Amino acid sequence: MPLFKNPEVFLSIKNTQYYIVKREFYTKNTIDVAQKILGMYLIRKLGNTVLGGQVVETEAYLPYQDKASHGYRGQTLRNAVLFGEAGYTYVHSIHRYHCIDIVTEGSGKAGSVLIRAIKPIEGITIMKAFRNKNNIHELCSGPGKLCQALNIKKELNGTDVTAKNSEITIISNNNEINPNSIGNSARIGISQAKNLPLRFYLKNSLFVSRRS
DNA sequence: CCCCAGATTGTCT
DNA sequence: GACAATCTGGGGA
Repeated sequence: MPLFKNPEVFLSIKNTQYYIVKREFYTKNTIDVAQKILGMYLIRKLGNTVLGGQVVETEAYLPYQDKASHGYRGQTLRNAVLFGEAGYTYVHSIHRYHCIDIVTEGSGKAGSVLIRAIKPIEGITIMKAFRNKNNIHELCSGPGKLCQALNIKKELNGTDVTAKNSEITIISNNNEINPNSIGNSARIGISQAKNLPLRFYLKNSLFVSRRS
């Protein structure tokens, strides 16, 4: 049975076990957000259909001192949303793909959490079509892959994930992940600050971008 | 304008 | 594990 049969169920805050995560959650320490968002659900509304899955892998990009952060050299046209309020998407392109972050901390600090992988749950058939792949483990096991599976492009940069009518939201059922089941490593694919242990993932998940 | 690096992925060895 | 494909934003001239 689908977890999210009717979009309005989880988009209505008051009467469901799943609720849209509030802005307050994101307006905090980026490393905490990167860990606590694990186990929550990234939801993409596409007309009447719903795509989404459980967040199983993230990376923290820190304010001020993080040379790997896109905000490190200051605000530009591309990264402007990073310098705004928390709880908005930062969608950017890299090579042929896109990546999606959620802005954290306070305005002007440019903290964010990169969503690196989700476990596909809803709209799997459609995600397979967007990805042109049939193997469920190849759908969302990487930042570029999941954006392709969810049809997330730069037009969705700056989306408020805390607003119920947004095309991208994050919902939770309040089940906290046991800290013991969270793995930690250096971030992947960067050339600066490559030793900082700012990648977080669910140890037992088969849907992360890399299994070690 | 031109140049180039980059938070990637798919394919091949 | 290595590497090509591919493209956009930003910095320098």
